[in-house]
Amino acid sequence: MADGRMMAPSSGDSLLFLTDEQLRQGIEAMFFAYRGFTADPDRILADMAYGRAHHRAIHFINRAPGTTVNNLLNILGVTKQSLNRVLRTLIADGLVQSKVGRNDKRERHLFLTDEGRKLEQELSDSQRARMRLAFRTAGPEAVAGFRTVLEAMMDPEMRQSFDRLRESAP
Amino acid sequence: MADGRMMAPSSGDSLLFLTDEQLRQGIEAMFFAYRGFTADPDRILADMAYGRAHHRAIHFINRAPGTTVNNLLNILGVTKQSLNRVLRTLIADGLVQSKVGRNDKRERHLFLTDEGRKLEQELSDSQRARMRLAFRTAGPEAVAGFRTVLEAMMDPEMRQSFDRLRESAP
DNA sequence: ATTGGAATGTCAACAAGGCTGACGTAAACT
DNA sequence: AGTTTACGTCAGCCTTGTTGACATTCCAAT
Repeated sequence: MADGRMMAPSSGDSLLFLTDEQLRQGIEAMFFAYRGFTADPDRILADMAYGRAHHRAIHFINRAPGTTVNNLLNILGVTKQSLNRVLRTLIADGLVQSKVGRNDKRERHLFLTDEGRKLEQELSDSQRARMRLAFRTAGPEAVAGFRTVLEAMMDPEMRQSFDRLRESAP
Repeated sequence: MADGRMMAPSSGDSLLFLTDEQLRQGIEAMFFAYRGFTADPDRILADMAYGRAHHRAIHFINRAPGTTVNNLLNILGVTKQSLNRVLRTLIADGLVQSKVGRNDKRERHLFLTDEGRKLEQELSDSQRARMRLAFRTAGPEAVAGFRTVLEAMMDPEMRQSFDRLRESAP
């Protein structure tokens, strides 16, 4: 992914995209777009007693069923106390199931229940709808660029998590 | 901006970038990248008694000096009580100056003090550094695509704010 | 000139969701 | 047997969002 990338063509007007002003616009675009990105699931969750943290947990449990608590912790980048509070309510409400590990009984493997999958669908449908519209509007080349820049913006450990998830479900 | 956009070339393998899996990867990329995006300023602010909300206020006051509280409210998308708490500490700490409007004395116009500008510099330097590296790594075409997709992902009102800011400082 | 509404500020109370620190239990490793 | 690992939990704190109520100041329209 990081190999075949071309450098800027370095002619006269080149590197214009690295102007402070251009960078600032990138920063602001990121800020405003992220608001849109989370707006639809937020609206759905506002009605229930859930928030963005529940959404994230549900998303990644769905994405990697059977993941352990520790693994989820690393992906989400929060403390176990923070995650535990969220998981406790999700398990109590029957959206997530926690199974003791077979090989290592200290581990808990997390799965969505049918009801949990239902909510996940609802949330990701709305988020994908916006993403789909944005992607369609922008076109395939823009989408490729979007992905390239976002990957370059991640911290290395996050990029590892990202890549690992991508490998697990191609 | 939204006029001359081409549709996907609609040949055989086309629209592959609109797969649910592709969209999900876009969603996750957005999640991980945003963490990186905020990581550096967060580290700086953690030492002081400030948080992300202070950063946002400082950023947009610097970007549009003399802006009114109401205007800032719309850009940030929070309640006046929430913003006011942040502004109060910034004003008390001498980073922001609030001037009563000349024409309309109900309005307060917000400016950064020298000290405020200093912090703004520090914060945006670190954030721009990451953005610059990402942009340089990805190349100009990717950056253009990045911007295009982000704009398409914003809510219409946010895009208005975004465009208005862009016009004010080209 | 008085009144209505807009812009702003402030107080209070509350919730989500981060954090740290401390402690406990069970399982696994050495 | 002792240590480490994985997980859960309790308690307390912070930031940052929310709503509701109320005061002030000023513009504008009747």
